[in-house]
Amino acid sequence: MNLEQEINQSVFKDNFHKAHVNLLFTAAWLNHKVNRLLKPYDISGQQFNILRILKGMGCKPSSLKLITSRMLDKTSNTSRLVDKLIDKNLVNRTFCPNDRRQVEIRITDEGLQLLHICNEVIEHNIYSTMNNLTELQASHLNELLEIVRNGNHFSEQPKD
Amino acid sequence: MNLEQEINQSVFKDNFHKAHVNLLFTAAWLNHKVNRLLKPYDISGQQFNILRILKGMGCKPSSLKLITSRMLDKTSNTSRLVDKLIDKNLVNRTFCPNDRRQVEIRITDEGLQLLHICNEVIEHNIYSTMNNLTELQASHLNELLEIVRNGNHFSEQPKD
DNA sequence: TCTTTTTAGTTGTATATACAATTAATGAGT
DNA sequence: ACTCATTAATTGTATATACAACTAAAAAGA
Repeated sequence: MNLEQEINQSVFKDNFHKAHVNLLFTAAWLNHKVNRLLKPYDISGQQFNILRILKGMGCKPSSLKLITSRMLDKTSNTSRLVDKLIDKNLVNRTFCPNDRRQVEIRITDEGLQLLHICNEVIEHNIYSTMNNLTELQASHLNELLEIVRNGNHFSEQPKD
Repeated sequence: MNLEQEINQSVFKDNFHKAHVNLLFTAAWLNHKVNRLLKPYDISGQQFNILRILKGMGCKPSSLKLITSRMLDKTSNTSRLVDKLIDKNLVNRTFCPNDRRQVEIRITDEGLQLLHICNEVIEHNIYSTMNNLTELQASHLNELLEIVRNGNHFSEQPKD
């Protein structure tokens, strides 16, 4: 189905308007897909994202600040998301000896195990979706998205 | 700032992985921007979207079903979003005489007024963001997004 | 007509999110 | 050392969202 059918709208004002709507719609569609795939494993997309970030740190612990800086939605409620993961025994939290304001968050073996399973599911499904694009198209898409956020001029500062 | 800096990640596995993250990040960035612009007018992006849909109907009333079908996030809680708009006197709801299951929702004058103001703000800010793209780039972006959702073959059925 | 199925909308519940206020520890300036 | 500003994390609150259960009306089928 094309965008017009998906949201039951016959026509857009122009390609810029359509691109805006298309971008939001496609992202929502992907997000929904990820969340649905993760549902059976009882974690949300955001929680999955945190597990991936923690794994990316290897054996080094992460502070909440670090995790937040790497997340797509910087929501200031990383704290509570981590609480959920602790409840499920997927990560653990200790206090940092050097800076007692900070916490040290680490993924547990159980967390690694679950992450491994979820990664397979996600990669299989989402990557095959992104693979509708050719390599060239994917890289072109990346360029266009960065232009949206930063403008077309490399020298220009980001608008936000 | 480029994507790598934004989410503090040095490298992606490949362009497909990056395109996925980039898509979600850019959409979240746009959404956040819209919500922040609408904040002073005390409506959310979703509520704004509903007002636009209602205006698009002209003087014809809309059912909840119709509104939902036109929304980007088909969340099944259109009912409660409309409740909020009614509280703020931006829309009104009557029962449909022909089909007593349905409701008829119409935008009020007050709603039209607010929508007009918000539209100016959004168009000025968001359109100028999308205008970082050239017309050709915008249409190319639209093509690529549709390929992500539907695959590259016109004859193929959508994968979801 | 009577039963069954479908449709439109609402409500319940758990979770997620935005944003601001708060707490506690650290760092800087004097 | 003492005050003030900054930083890291947590908590409160209102709103938003996902998903399922529920109610009531209409449509379909016998």
